[in-house]
Amino acid sequence: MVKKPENTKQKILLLGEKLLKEKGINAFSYHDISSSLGVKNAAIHYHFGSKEDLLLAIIEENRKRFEQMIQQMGTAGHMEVWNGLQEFINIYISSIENNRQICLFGSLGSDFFTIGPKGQTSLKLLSEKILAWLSEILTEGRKRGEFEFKGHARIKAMMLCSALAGGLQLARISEKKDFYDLVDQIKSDLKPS
Amino acid sequence: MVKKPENTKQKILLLGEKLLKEKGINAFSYHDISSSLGVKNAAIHYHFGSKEDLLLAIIEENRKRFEQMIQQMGTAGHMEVWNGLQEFINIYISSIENNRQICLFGSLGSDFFTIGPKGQTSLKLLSEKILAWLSEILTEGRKRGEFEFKGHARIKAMMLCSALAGGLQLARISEKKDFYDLVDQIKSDLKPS
DNA sequence: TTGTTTACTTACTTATCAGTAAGTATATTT
DNA sequence: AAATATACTTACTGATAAGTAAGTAAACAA
Repeated sequence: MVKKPENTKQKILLLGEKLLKEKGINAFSYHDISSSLGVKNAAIHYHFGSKEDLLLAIIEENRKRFEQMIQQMGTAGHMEVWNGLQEFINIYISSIENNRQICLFGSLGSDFFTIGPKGQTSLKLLSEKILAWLSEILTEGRKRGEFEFKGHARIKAMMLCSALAGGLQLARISEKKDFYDLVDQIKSDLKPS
Repeated sequence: MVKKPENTKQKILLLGEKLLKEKGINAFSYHDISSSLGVKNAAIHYHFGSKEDLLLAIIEENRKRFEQMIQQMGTAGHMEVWNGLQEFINIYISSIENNRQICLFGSLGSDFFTIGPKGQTSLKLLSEKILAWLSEILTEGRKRGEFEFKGHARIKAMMLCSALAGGLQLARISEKKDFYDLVDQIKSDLKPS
């Protein structure tokens, strides 16, 4: 047999993430992955012992990607806050452009009570990281007069995440264009009057 | 055997709705319903031929409930717009208080590509009705100077729905209280400055 | 009173699910 | 060259999924 120089583990992980964001953790099967990659079910079990392990790896992958993104942007103190916000929004834009995927929180928030405690905990840790980072740039932006909003930055950050997560879902039901209008509205609401 | 004066069909429908909003359409089974109601799986199939039929009935039930609500409130022209908005928000408050349920759009938006075209269409029709109604009271409220917001009312309506839907999901990951803060933020953002 | 409809149950089917144990070819280490 | 580790496959298991056909008891209509 021919040697496989391909990284099957990474392919499984990325396809799992794609299926998670398209159909949800309970609606895709090992067969969906294995048939698409041309491997057998047992190959997935070899790399990820259980479906929960695969889920944990997907969450971890998203965490890494986020940490990498904010590291490249530097601290809020010396960042163009509008650029920082746009980079964050671009994650959601990529999602909708990539087969109308929804975000990790939207998918796993919906299925939250069907995943194990490990997944719930690591999801919560990631959400705290994201909300903390968003709060920082919102605070910095308001201080500089580039953002305008009422109330606590953390709650406004939650509002952004909620609107973007829900927006991806609603845009599936209505139409793609609605999501772009929503993004414009979100940004418009943040602009100083 | 004793006669059953109970309305099994309605019980199945309501429990199906509850499970849909707690675990999602793909994560609950006929067994979850039948065992909980003390009937057999076939009883569900008797009332609802397939899972898709049950889903359609759940969506229809939500549509009826919404139509009844807006009918009781009367037209936007002679309504207290803040009361109207609060009534709408109360649907979401009830959801989170009722076992941390998410809303219909959040649940079925996530699972949109796993349901049939009939479900997708009837969900779309319902979303259009809700957005149209919300747009109306937003427009009326802004005209009266009771609401203040930028841009088109329909987009602001989408923003409200998205934030509320996403908020219920995010509050599962973080904590219940966050949803109440989010609701206050939403209302605060609508108040004239 | 007989026939029909309603609301189920019993018993089953077929499909699919995640998961596992044992085997195998290849690559790497000693 | 031999031993071991890696990356799988083959072949299977037990559980559970939605769905169905045939039977039954009670209520209702003719």
